[in-house]
Amino acid sequence: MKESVTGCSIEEAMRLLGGCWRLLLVSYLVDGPKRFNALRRDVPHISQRMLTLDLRALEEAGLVARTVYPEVPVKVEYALTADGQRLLPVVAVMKEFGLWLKGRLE
Amino acid sequence: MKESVTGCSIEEAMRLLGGCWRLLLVSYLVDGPKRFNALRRDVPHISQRMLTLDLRALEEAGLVARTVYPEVPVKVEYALTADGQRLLPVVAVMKEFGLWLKGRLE
DNA sequence: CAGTATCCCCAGAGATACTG
DNA sequence: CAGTATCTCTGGGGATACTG
Repeated sequence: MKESVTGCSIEEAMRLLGGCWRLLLVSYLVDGPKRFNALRRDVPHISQRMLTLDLRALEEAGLVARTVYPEVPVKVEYALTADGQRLLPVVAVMKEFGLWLKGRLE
Repeated sequence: MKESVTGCSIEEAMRLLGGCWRLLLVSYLVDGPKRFNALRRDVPHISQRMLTLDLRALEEAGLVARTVYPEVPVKVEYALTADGQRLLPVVAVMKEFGLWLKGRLE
């Protein structure tokens, strides 16, 4: 899918959350701010490049805030914004569905 | 993302629902069975190929049932299975989020 | 009507190396 | 530590034409 033409709301949402990583990243931010490398550890199979790009996208959408602490070495924290909290139901529902999916395999 | 290694539930769910179209297709099936070309009309920008592939994937996952009526010309209906009903909360939540996303632009 | 079958292409993503 | 910068490649997906 290239770009929205219909303007359908699900389409919009899926465009932003499409790609497997973004919702996953958000799910790791629900318990509070995390640093870049902490997220890398949480999601070991994401490439550094994708982690950066996905975080930037979420930031641009106003769902995640990026805070730089000018220490040495630099410290950067990512946190859900108030708007980002709106993703919590999405994360919850998706996690529940995923659990069911997995449980069904046995 | 190629394949799941973590087995994280959100990852599983997003692998199945990833790609913008699948949840969208499901959302058009909530009101009852639909025929192939009806879905094409609902989602005008999906290619025929992708529509087929996505429906097959949902079918293989047991979320959508495909029924062929051997009339002439053939009639094929797609419907949510009992398992597929588990997607309803996902669809609902995603639609709500999408609506909020769109509303925020003004 | 409801699909296959092909061909083709490019953007999305991995790997690696470098830097403020 | 938290990123850029490149370079590369592949497979997801579009367009088109054909068929039971």
